Amino acid sequence: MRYSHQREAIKKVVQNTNSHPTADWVFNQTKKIIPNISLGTIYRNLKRLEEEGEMNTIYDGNIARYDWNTESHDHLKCKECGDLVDVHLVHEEFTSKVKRKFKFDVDNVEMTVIGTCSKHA
Amino acid sequence: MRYSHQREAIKKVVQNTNSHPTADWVFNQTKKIIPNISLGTIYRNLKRLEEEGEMNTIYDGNIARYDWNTESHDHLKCKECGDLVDVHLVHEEFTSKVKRKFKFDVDNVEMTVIGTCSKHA
DNA sequence: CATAGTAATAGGAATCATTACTGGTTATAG
DNA sequence: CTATAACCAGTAATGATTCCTATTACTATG
Repeated sequence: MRYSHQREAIKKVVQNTNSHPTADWVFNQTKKIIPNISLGTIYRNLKRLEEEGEMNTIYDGNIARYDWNTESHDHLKCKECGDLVDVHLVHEEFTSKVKRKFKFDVDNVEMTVIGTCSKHA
Repeated sequence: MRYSHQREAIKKVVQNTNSHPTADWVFNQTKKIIPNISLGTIYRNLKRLEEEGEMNTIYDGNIARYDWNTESHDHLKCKECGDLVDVHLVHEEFTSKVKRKFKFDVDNVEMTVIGTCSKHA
């Protein structure tokens, strides 16, 4: 893959936030660096960066969010504030259990726990 | 909520499949019963049926699927055939662990295990 | 350095899922 | 039976994402 100044900017934008930004948010932030960047470029490069293993896509309802944290992890989603927090819940043990029990070869586990965070209890 | 012949039909369609249909699939099936039903009616009633606790919405990538199985359960998704299979993996014990560890009040756990099913290994 | 070939981009149109609006229809309480 | 709020069909609008095309930038080589 050839270097591109746009892709570097997009990568930096995503990696410099702890939120899980949408394509639109990334677009607006990246525009501050490259004012005439286009939304198509954002989508194309986010997809490429995911393919390269530089980030993950997670789906929050029916919109895509991007996550620079590529280690296997899960999310807590507060229904009050909408916050999405990274946590580690699923373990190796669990994966092998699924494999045994259902004869299912596990690549990845997507887990989102929905509820109320301590700030909004 | 007032009775409606359309809503009854939609409910039956969803409850008579073990797949996890999209709104569009439900639309096409329901058209066989009520040929001039409109897509808006499908969406409106699927939402209402969910609010009534008659079914659940699950998100498969960025499209919604509807699931008549309202008991807490998880999904195995085969990346080869796209099949989504119901399984029970998350237990009470897990929920209370999350509550303790993160002070997070759990409503619901959405878990999808992505991999390869036994037919496509 | 000139140039040809390839890869990437901007900008906008197109698509897909979903929601909102409008004016007509229907279930049902009184 | 009638009034009326809830419902519907049809269609327009929206929001997220992808696709298309002309243009630009990088790279290797004669």
